[in-house]
Amino acid sequence: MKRSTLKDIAKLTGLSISGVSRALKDHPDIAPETKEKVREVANALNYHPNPNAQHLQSKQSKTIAVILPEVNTFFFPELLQGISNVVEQHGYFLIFLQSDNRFSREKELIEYCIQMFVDGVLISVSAETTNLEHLLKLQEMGAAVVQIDRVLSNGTIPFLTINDSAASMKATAYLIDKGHKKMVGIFDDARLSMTLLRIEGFERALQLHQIAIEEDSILIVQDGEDVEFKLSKLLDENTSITAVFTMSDKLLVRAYHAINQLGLKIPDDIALISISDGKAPQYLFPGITHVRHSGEVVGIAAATLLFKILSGEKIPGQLHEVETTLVELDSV
Amino acid sequence: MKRSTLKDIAKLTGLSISGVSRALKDHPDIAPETKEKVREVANALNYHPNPNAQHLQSKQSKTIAVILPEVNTFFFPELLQGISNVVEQHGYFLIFLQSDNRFSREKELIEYCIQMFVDGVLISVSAETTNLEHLLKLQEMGAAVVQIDRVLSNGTIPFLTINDSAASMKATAYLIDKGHKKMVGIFDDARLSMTLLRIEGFERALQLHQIAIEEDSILIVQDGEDVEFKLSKLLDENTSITAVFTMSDKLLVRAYHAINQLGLKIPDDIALISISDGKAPQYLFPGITHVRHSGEVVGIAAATLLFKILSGEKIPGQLHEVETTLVELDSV
DNA sequence: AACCTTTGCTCAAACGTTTGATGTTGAAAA
DNA sequence: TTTTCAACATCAAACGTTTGAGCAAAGGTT
Repeated sequence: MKRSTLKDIAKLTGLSISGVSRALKDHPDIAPETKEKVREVANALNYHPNPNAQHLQSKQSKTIAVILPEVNTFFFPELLQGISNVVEQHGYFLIFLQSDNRFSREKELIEYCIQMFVDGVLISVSAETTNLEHLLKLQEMGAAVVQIDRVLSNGTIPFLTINDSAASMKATAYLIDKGHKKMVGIFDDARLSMTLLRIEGFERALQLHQIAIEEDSILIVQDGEDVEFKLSKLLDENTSITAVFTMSDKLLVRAYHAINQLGLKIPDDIALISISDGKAPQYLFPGITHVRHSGEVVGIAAATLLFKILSGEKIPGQLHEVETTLVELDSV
Repeated sequence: MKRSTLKDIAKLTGLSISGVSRALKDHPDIAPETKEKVREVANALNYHPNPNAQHLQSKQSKTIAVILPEVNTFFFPELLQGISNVVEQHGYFLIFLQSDNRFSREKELIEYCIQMFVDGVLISVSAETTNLEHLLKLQEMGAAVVQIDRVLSNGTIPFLTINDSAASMKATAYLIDKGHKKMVGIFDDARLSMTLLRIEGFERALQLHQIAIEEDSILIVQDGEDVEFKLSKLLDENTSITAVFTMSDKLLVRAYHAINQLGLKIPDDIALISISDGKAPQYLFPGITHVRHSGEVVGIAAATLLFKILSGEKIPGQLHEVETTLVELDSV
């Protein structure tokens, strides 16, 4: 089946191409009956306007790109879902790109976006990214840019995350509140500002409640394997520890494993709490109490912010925060 | 920064627009030094061809769409990852759409794809979808279409899944092999052919080993909550059951919960096995033995199949299968 | 010297749409 | 009867690129 164009409709209706165009756009210059006829023919021909031609005219692509380090993680699928909804709601297209956590790839993708004339980009930077020049270039080319979740600040690109430090504090304070005196916090890749903020929140909660921060209060791990090894060792040696805090889902499941492996019971022998998107905590048994960091909410907020920028609103290149909530399940 | 066009380069170099176009495309008609100069100027102006203009010419969009019921599930993120890689490798764009498991939305999205001139569509149909006319229309418009994971057959649209019945059999046979005589299989939404096939595999394994299929051998549930309720009841009443098989990750985590809730120990009191993408089994403790259904592998295979179609290869509208492997962890 | 080839480029049309300017009616107002 | 003005429609240019056809000049062959 060949695709029909305005020309085809024009031929069949005896109108001119521009007449048809206006009729389909409900332009007041066109007589109602004419419009009706045009619409009928258009329908019969299964007409769809060619978006390339339209965008060529209007100089925009009606496209938003999302760049994530990987989708195969706890938080990102939800994030993508939230973004996708808002974007479709605005009648835009979503193109989805993965940087595989590599800076070089991230730069390529940005070039790609520039070529594609994307109107906006939502990006969670790779772990390797340390400067934002590529994003600035994108901005200069007229695209709206918003950073999400993992962010770097340079004062000109708005970014949106949860209040990491507050989330961390909330979780830690809850443990203390429940009577725990000696606990360990497990943290991820220290290259990310997210990690530093979450460590800060953890420490601040301890200080606030006059609990000494010892050498083994904070465990920084490189990859998942590390958690099991280091935590097992720590819990074995230091039996006074009664609670574990993990900064992410990835670490949570590892800690869960380690604890079970040692034959410890949650929450009787040891309490476990995490910052989480809320999925893993439900899967595990017992349900893990967590500070909920909803990917969907962040996605919606980020996309909404982006469309504000697109509509011409001036948005400062600063932090825009999303709320977190404590979800009490059965692990503390 | 304004975006530069061929015209701008033409003005600066004194060449004609077509000359510039050919120079940038390394056309033999253009003198080497001229090409060099054009490239320099293009670089200086930060020139990128306008893809809308290009696609308007070439009548294609270099775009593949993926339509999934939801991404927020175990299998789909991995699937998306696999697809995304192949698509980018071919220099195509990926647009990502969600049907929210609604047939009406799915039809809208297909219309959308038609409008967008997408070259190909990878789709996992919604639970509500019972006919494929919308996909046929898409095919007629010249797009390549491949179904993934959840599929419906009509003989003209190729589809790609694991061999569901074989996977189910593999898991069940493993249980039997390990000495289990009385087991229950838990299955999902019976509207999907996937479910029927997996039930069939389960039953076939039992028959093959002369194990009677009783009324309570098969548990069909509507949603997650159901699993916990029904399974608890069943295990409570029927203590001769020594193993549970679940057809998906979603059911697996529910069953895991129910079993733990009852105070039963895996694998000592009861064995648990599942068809799974391999993530949840690692999170849980002990690790759950499963038949691995890799989203990434399926994604790669599906996208590869799609590009074969795009390159003109004739692909029958039938099943194309992907291998599954049994991963032995500690739950049986 | 007349002819052919090659080299290196330009012209112009085409892709499908949008839109400001312009043209043609017919009917109402002067 | 002439003017005026809606109402409805057409014309033509423009968006940025690609591409077949055409053309001038330089060099090579008889």
